[in-house]
Amino acid sequence: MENQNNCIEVLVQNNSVFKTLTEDEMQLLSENYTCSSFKKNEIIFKEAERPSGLLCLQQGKVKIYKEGVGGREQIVRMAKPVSFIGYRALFANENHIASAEAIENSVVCTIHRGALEQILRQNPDFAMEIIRSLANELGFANKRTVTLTQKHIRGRLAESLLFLKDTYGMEEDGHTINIYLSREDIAHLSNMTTSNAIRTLSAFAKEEVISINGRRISIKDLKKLERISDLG
Amino acid sequence: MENQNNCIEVLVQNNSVFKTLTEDEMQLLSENYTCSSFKKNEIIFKEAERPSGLLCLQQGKVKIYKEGVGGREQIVRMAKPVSFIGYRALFANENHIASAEAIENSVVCTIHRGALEQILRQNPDFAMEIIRSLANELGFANKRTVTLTQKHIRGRLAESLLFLKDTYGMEEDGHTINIYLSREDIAHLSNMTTSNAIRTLSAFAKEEVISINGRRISIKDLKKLERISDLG
DNA sequence: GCATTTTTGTGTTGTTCGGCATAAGATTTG
DNA sequence: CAAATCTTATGCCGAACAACACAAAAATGC
Repeated sequence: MENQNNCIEVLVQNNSVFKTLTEDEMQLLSENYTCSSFKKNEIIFKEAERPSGLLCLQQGKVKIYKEGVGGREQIVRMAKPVSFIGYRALFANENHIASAEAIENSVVCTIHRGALEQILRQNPDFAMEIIRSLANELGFANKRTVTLTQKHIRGRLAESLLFLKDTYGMEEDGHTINIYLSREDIAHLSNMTTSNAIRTLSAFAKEEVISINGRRISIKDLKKLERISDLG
Repeated sequence: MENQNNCIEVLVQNNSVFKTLTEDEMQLLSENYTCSSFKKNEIIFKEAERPSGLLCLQQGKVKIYKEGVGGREQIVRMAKPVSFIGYRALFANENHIASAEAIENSVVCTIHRGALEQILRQNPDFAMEIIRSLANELGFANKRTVTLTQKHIRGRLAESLLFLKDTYGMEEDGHTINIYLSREDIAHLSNMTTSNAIRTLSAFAKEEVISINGRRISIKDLKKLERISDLG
């Protein structure tokens, strides 16, 4: 993790949340933020830590995960730029209940508490955006709870692959999912053991639903993958 | 479901969220709400419906659940008075992704969309309360995802009993959980089959961790119940 | 107050999936 | 570039739990 200077432009340009800000608020923001970069596999924050401010992922990819029974990891969210991370704890006035780790080299911008609160209080549009964002994430979490508990392994894995596709999109070739995860991370995302993630990915490849090239996963038969996911 | 007149006083007195409102806002609120009562087992709203306004549970107990694979039910939240229900969908500008059913005869107050938005925009304290509430619920949902997927049956059931105790409290005797659920609902809360809920409750009773009298469940050994929950 | 339906309770069987072992391949490090 | 470590891969076994069947008890409806 090392500091950088300027990323506020990126922040304002790319993320609709900040579109609602006035000139003055932008000025306030630009005087109250810090940018840091994290290498692949570096921890951005850990469970039980106090949130330092509003974190905004500018570049890179980040996994948000919780440690459960016996330290077993469950990924609860995957973040892409430009989006907030760790903001739940901040707004709930709690310590973090999950950890964040960079999947790729990433740039994170921290908006300091005081400035954030001031903007939040004087700009209702911005507050509404935060509300909408939390409400969306809560919907996602509830859907996830049901599918992770009820679907079988094949269904869970298929859903995870579709989720990764929707979150990070495809590469230029139009069918390779634009994120490279270890089998272990895929397992932690899908609530299964690494062995079973490997096994089931191989099965999907044999059935020509996907093709595998190391950590590159390409979707060969989207309809079939969706059917496996829906079936459970 | 039948209409009633006056419950705005209850709403304002008991719920800290509305403490932030000014006289004018109170006035606006009192001109823009409807109260309805629901009998036990009546549906308050269903998955895929459009939210009618901000619902506030005034009296009674309500379960919020999703239907998953093959119609299998998973309870995602239990609501007690005074608290909001169905507000996630409203704020996300989506249709409901869960259904709500009265566990007991209940009174629900609907605050109409327009008035809500107006108050939300002019009162930052109120907006902050909504943000905090959503952030809290999201934290709960994430914790739940991990425990429901990782804990074993005994751990899940123990956790559910502790959760019900924390949510609804005890009766005057100091050890009976103040909600009476069917074994089926307990199962749907704990992600297990009804058979296994019955079996495991019996086991807990035999071990003197709880005692059972029909749907009345009393906690006889809290420490032990917590240990079972923590162990997984 | 009797019949019907729902809820609770218990045993049996079968499937899914985790745990573990082992090994080959890939990547990192000194 | 060799050693060590991490990741991927595959097979086997056993435990956890769902599915099913059936019976008794309780609640509900006419």
